[in-house]
Amino acid sequence: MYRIGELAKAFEIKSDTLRFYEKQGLLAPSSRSSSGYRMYTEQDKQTLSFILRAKAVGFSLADIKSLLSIEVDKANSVCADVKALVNAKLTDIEVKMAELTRFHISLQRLADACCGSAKSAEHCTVLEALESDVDQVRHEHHH
Amino acid sequence: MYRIGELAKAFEIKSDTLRFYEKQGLLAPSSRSSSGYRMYTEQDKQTLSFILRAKAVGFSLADIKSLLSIEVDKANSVCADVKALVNAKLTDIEVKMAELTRFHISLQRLADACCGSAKSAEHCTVLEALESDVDQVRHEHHH
DNA sequence: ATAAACCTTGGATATAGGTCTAAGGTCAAG
DNA sequence: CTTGACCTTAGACCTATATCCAAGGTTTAT
Repeated sequence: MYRIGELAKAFEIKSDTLRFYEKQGLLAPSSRSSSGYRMYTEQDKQTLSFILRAKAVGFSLADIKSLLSIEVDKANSVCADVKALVNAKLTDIEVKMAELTRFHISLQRLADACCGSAKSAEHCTVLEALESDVDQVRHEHHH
Repeated sequence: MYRIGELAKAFEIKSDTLRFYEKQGLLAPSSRSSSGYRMYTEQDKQTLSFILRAKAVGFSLADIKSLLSIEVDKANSVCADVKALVNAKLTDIEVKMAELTRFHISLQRLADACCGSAKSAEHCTVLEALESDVDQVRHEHHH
């Protein structure tokens, strides 16, 4: 069992953030101590880990809540519903990854065009990388 | 040359957003009409495309500004500086992609464990997927 | 030549996601 | 048995990223 400050420290967030997540319906401590302190279990800790990882990959707290609600409602959920929700999130992730890949290619092209030495950056600009990218997009559209 | 509303419509954003980006130092129109209208060039349009793509992959406006500043300062920049900045952003992207991949694997495991039929979701919960994930992480740490 | 649809500026409002403050209760160490 | 680190609540405040509004000037279509 962890007190709020311990759990916060373990994940390098503020206690306030945990209280905020609780108010948002994302993560409530499994119990309270006799003096009213929030007491978090190992499972709560895992849920928090999930929340933070999901946030890190760009999901909103609302998205995360909907994923976690599977857990809360599991007796009332049916597999098909769960699967549909999860598959939707998987598609979101795939879209994000495709965008990241495209952006990575653009920046990589910029880095490659760049001399890397102490000469002027006259010919290594974001705009030049973008221009080639636009060309590439046009090219793709042609077939 | 595009007027603000034309450019906004082309990217499905509001004119307000373009004025906002200008105030933030991200994108100023290349010129103004005699009556003071913002006039955007093809290059401005490309810069906007860059801004929106960068935003879509999770960069903040501040991050994007630092990338664009390469362009503005290019006469005063040296390739090495540009390359270092771009490489830092490339690393950011690689980290994001690794996180997305890991998250995708977790959710995929959940979807796979899920029957997909109209039975109770008793055994397809985010937490169960997480538990296996934690095990996997522990496993990785062991070698 | 006038309405619709633009544009201008400056400032108010909104939403997400926290972060901090005030006023006070609890707990472990010296 | 007090000091300092923790905890409680309610609510104010903050940053990022827009979006909207007011009051007025300009352009385009009819």
